[in-house]
Amino acid sequence: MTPTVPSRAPPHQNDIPPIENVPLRIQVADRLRKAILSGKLPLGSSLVEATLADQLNVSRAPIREAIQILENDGLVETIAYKGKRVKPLTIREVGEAYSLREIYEVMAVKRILESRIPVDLLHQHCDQMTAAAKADDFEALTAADEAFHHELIRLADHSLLMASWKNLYLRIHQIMAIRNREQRNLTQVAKNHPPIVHALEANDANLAIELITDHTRILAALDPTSIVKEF
Amino acid sequence: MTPTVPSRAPPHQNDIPPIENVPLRIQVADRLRKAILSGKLPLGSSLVEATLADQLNVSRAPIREAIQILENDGLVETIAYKGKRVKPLTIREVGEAYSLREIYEVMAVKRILESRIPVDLLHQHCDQMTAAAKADDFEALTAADEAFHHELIRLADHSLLMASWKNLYLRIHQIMAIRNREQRNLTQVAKNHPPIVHALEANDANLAIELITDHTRILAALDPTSIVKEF
DNA sequence: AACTTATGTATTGTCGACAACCAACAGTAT
DNA sequence: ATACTGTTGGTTGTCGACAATACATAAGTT
Repeated sequence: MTPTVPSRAPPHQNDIPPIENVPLRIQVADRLRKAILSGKLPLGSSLVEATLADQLNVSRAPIREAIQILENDGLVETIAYKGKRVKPLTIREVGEAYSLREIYEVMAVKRILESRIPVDLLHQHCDQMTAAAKADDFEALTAADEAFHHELIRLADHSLLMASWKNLYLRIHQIMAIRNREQRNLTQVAKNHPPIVHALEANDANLAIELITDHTRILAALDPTSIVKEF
Repeated sequence: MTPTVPSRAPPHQNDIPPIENVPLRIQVADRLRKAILSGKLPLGSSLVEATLADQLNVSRAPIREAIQILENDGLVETIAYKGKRVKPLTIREVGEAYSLREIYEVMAVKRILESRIPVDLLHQHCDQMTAAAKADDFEALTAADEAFHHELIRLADHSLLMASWKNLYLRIHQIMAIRNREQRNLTQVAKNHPPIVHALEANDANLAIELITDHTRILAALDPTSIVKEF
């Protein structure tokens, strides 16, 4: 009876340990980030520590740390002794964000082609996009789009690239949330992705890079003026 | 009238109104960053808030915030309720850092060529490198090298790229400080740069990109094992 | 009226103390 | 000996109060 059960006795076997103890600053940061990305906190809104602390029923310390996290995300800026606010976007920054995204994704494509890793996982996201486009579901399409590109970067197997891309994508996300939705042709967006997957599978480097570049540039070319306001 | 002047004298008058108005967290962060980059705080060193607060004669709050800044710089990592330490480097991360640097610098070169902006400013850094190499001054060469690449990125006129490059270069700097100095041929490093400037001035895109790529890859190819230790 | 000087107000910056938490150790019963 | 169970030491997490700062505004002066 093999009493010698491997008995992998890790330091502690909590059968019911999944209750994670998330620090307040993380919870607050997540909440604020969501509020900013959803537009609930518009660009330029001022964030007052005391007010937020009162609203969220915590002290100012975790609020401060949460805001610092968002500052590192590039979503908030602080002016010493004056105030903190949701960082406004300039037209220039929008363009810059997309041009950086382009080189990240091109790098990912190159690495994927070199490593010859299979890219099957991308198909399902394409399918989801197609379905979302058919249903005219903007939210679902956006989510599937992000999942596709996230998976693309993940396949590149490069942790620093992933970290940089994630950080950048926060702004892209913000930009897309603000843009007038009518500007995007949902069907077109969905149709853009499968050729990329096919080029990867065919190991056609030139085509894959060209497609991913075009894809990014099309998004960048959308009218950015709707994003910028006066501050 | 109202001789009832509140009398409330100003809370306090500093007869020595110093000009420095820098928040403590910034001073602390700068100091710690310097200590880490110089190797005074080796990889894996644990950072205890209370200890640092005691040593630097400030409370834990600014220490915490400073450490958070360094965490965003990627120099420190926190393990909840356990401790904070200088983030160790893996061989893999070293390679990743250089490969990212490559695409940043290639992007900068491309933008400079497209904008046809003059690159005269790069010459002086080349001269400084040559002089430093001749004098066998490692510190000066490193500084001039950083100044050269910083200027290159600046000429690309892309604020997000600059921010990303700066953040990445912190790690590069760390890596270079740790590497055995004998591994670098000072004269060779100095000689690598002028051709890049010439290619830019000649508007030779292919050559410029090839040179900057090679330059980065040579650095990346140095033996990384000297960096990694056990943790 | 124009200019300078106080002073009030809103906000961030810093502090010291206490609570929560984890890891390792010691002690006890089996 | 082995497994379980306090307990303790060290570290981060959170809190409420006070100090410092900048800006706007009112008061006073010429």
